[in-house]
Amino acid sequence: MKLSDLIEEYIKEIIRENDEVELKRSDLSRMFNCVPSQINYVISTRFIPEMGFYVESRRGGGGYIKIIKTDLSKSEQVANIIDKIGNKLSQSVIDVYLKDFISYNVLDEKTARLIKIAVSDKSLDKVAKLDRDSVRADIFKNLIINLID
Amino acid sequence: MKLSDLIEEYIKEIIRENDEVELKRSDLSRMFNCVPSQINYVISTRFIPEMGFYVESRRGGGGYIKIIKTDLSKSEQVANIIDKIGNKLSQSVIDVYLKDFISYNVLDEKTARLIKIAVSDKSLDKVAKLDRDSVRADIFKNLIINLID
DNA sequence: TAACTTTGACTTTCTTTGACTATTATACAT
DNA sequence: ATGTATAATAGTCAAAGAAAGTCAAAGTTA
Repeated sequence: MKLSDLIEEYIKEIIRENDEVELKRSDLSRMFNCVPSQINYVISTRFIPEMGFYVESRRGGGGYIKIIKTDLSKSEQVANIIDKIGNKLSQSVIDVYLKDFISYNVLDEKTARLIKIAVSDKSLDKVAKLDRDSVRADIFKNLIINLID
Repeated sequence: MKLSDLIEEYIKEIIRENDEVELKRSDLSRMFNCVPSQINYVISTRFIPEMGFYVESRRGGGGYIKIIKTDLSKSEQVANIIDKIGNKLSQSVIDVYLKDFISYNVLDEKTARLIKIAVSDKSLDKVAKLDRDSVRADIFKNLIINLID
């Protein structure tokens, strides 16, 4: 078994019990006897939003990496949509999604509005036009994953 | 937990009850077993004027540091912040804002979490690093203008 | 060979520490 | 009362420390 798989297993085991882990990258790398950046590798290949994980971290003294697992049953409702979402999304396509989500009670209107604002052209004004749809998709995915509570 | 976080918590706890604290820097540093200037660090990174904290102090015998939470209405707070936010915002400064919004009931936790996600480096991965803080600021401003009533 | 893993040098971010500076109050001498 | 020294505070700033992130080269495996 590959090291990365072991590390993945280990983290998932903890998440299975708590829905959330706060890790110290350095502890983990010591524990598994690997370079610290291997932890980043594992996280970036296995704990991605498409799989229902949200990751946040902080550097500096007392830094950490936090991985949060969103509820699977509900996230499966959106899973196929997320799945079909490519890596680009226009405003109008997002509107369609949002309407759908509302009508299936996956999210409420206020939240939909928040998402709409967050990914609007107005918010993304400074992002080069060519990149906008992919930034939009990233924000959208991360948000959707986390909404499902 | 980081020392700075503990100190922040301690101070905020008192303010929550009184809207105002008068501290002795030297007492605090003794209490938390740190150098005095750490107190300045905490204050300057966590009790920022944009959030409605007003800090005043005095040196010399009987010196003190007084932190006052001005009681602004939601809309005043928002206006205040929008006004003072430059056109760039780091993740960590946003964290400070959000924490305070929550503790003063300007936002609920869920909304704050979503905002945090929307402006996280994860979501903005595709935005050139140099531009991230300004895109972040745009999204953040748009969201709070539109979400707070 | 193409995709995936492992490694390590280098970067960035945030925190802690300490040496030095500035201000204020108080006691003391005139 | 007036000025002066001293002690008691707080402020500043830069260096050191403590994490985590990035990226590309080297190694493995299907």
